[in-house]
Amino acid sequence: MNPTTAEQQGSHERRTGETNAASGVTPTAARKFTAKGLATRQRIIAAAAELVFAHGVASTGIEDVQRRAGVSASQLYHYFTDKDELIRAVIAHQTDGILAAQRPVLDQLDSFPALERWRDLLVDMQERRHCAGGCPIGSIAAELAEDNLRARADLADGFERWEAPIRAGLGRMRDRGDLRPDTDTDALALALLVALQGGLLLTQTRRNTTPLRTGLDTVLAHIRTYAAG
Amino acid sequence: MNPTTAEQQGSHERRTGETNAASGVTPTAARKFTAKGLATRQRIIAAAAELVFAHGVASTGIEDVQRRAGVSASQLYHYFTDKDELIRAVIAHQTDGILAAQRPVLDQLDSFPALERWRDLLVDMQERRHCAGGCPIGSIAAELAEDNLRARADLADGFERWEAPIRAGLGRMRDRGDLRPDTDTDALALALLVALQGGLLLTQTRRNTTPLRTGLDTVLAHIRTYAAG
DNA sequence: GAACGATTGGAGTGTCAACTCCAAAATGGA
DNA sequence: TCCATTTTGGAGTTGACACTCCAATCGTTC
Repeated sequence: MNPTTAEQQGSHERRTGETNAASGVTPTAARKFTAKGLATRQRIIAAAAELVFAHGVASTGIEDVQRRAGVSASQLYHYFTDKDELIRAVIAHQTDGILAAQRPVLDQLDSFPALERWRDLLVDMQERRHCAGGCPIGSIAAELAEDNLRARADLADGFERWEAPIRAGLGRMRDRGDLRPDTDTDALALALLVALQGGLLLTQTRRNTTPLRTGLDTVLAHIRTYAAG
Repeated sequence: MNPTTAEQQGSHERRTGETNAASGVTPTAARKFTAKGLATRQRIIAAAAELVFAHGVASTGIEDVQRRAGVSASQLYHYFTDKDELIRAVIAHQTDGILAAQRPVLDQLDSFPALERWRDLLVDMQERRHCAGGCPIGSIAAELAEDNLRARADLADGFERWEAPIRAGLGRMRDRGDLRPDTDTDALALALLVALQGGLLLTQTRRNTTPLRTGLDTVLAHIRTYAAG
């Protein structure tokens, strides 16, 4: 997992020399994979993502991923140099999934009703899965942020991709005059993401959506105090 | 780690039969340990706590703990039946540590200046450790909540022990008349803990205290809108 | 001071998981 | 059809790590 740094210590992963993946996770400009190959690659990522979501990174074995994806070891290592690269692909995949699951609401967060719909969507999602699982990237962040520099950067990017549309929506509300001109919409957007992450963690631990709902509602209520007029 | 359930699957831990630890983590009513023994036990817990804080549960090996605590394998297994029990002791230890580090402020959260002092304390703590480490129990929660029933219960308790004094402080503010009588102080207390957890996670990932500060400030600002008269 | 239990030392043991390797099959372009 | 390249199969290697075991001390009590 940590090719360059000597950060992780009690881990199982073997230390291969520097991964070539300075290029990034997605095979930039197609790295000689056929359509079939890319499909297999996607299947591996999806399987890994499910397992990581359910059990965390450390508890997800390569063999588990193989079984779930229906591929052999050589296939997996044909598409990913090591577990670390696979996990980074999972992070990107999960970020895409989060944004996709919240679209189109997420891109229209520029009214109070929309913000409430979004809150309901998030709470309902957790309700449906009985509070299991936490945040698909938040959980990974808590596990890897400290010991895996690359993963942390990817995760920070993921959070940013999540925060951006929230920020944009609140910004539009202010520009349009729904919020007072002096409203710090960037701070409010960040506060929403913070409440979301903390809410998901506590909701997962307590198996109860109250923390998520209360956290989001509190910030939403605060945003309403900036309503113009 | 998971003696009873078959939850964790890709793990390394061996499956011994049911742990006897229905008794709980702390040796209830002294389980025939001398003072010296208890000291050794504490040394093990402290060492494990540091390693878990720095690298997470899965990446913390029993041998690492041995080295750091300066004990042999037989000693460690003399005081803990397995890694799971050790980790549960770590959770309790970290919860105690959190409360101790925030006392006495935490027990006097019944005025706006006190709330601000608390916010500063939390932000300064993260600043001092350069945003490394996240929350001592929050990180563990994200890692174990899904796969370890016992740990999740302990962690929920830990969060509750944290939330209680916040709740109490805000309640006193309302009773005293600092906050309007209809203020839902329980919800606000929960929102503070949520903001704290989310803030710590994002602060850890971004290596920047802005999320923590912004999250807490937003909830504090909202609490101020309930100020009476 | 002897006996008993608590504490400690440290060399094992068995299992598991990340990763490797070689060669076979499929694929696709000419 | 032929050749190069990609894709796949699966057995094997290496090391790590949770946990065990037996015996040696230390400490306390009577």
